[in-house]
Amino acid sequence: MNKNDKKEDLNLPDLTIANILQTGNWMNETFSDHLKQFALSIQQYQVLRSLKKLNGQPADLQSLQAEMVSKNSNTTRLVEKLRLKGLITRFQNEENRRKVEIRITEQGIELLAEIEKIQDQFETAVVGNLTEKEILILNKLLIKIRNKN
Amino acid sequence: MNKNDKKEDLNLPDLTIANILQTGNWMNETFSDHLKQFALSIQQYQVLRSLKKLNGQPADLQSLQAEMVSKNSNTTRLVEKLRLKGLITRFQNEENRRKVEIRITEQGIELLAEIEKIQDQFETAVVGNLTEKEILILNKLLIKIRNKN
DNA sequence: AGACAACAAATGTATATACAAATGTTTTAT
DNA sequence: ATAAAACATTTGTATATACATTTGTTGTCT
Repeated sequence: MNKNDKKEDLNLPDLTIANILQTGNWMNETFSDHLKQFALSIQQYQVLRSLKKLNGQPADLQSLQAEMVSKNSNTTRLVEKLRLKGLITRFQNEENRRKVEIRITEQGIELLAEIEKIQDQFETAVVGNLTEKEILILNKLLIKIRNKN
Repeated sequence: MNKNDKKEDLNLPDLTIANILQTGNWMNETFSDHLKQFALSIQQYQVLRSLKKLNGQPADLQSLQAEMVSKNSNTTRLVEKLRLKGLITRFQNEENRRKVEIRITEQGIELLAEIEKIQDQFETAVVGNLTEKEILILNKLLIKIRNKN
């Protein structure tokens, strides 16, 4: 017998919320585990990728924060940790000294490249049991939920 | 111009993982905010619901942990917080004194009832922009991802 | 019975996160 | 020019979480 057969679990929106929470959390754990071999957290990885996309242009803390999965974290301390690892640089912006200029280093770019090498096999392991069509639908629905709210 | 037009974002599995992460996280924040008026965290809410479903039967820490969204949290301390709020009771199991018997109190049941009263409107606000059919598909796909892995 | 493994929960500790308040800087208004 | 407001980041603090270790209890083997 499946536990979903119980009456109170048949409320569809309720189930959906729980389902998104569970799958989201499961994905978090799975992806964190995957990044652990590189000693990176998800947030740190996200910051590195954002910086790489800028192609040498600097980012400030606000723009980084906006791109992270969880927007409430303490970006100052996170960036400082990346700096200590030598993956980014951090200077005060001389035009507006309230701001800070953050750039990825060569070492950071190399780390990302190394991660990308085994990223494909991780990704297909995670969503490889869905067809291309299912993946498209899933993405559409997930975006639809967030955007309308 | 949409940022997804960039070439590196068109990797479909990659997008899906990011999408699940983001939507899961967004749901977490949204639901946490919703529960904040009742001074409950998601995990605490989940524990209360699990206990209520047992209809007076006790749960031990292990079974509670298995039902929580994040399975790695420290259930001992979480349960103690619920106990201090008077929402649950906690006794040593006399048959097996390694185990602990956790039950929801009347006060806990009342709090859940109060939450349920406004739960429907929250849920339709969150997933109300999806059709019934879309909700079914979404649930199926989310489950499929987790189960295969 | 006594020693040892297995079990369930609790504790210690280091790290992460949320939230509020403080700091340093620039802009605006008078 | 000065004071006040707005801005960007930093710091403080309380709480949460992950992970490893410890404690107390039960089961097993000799």
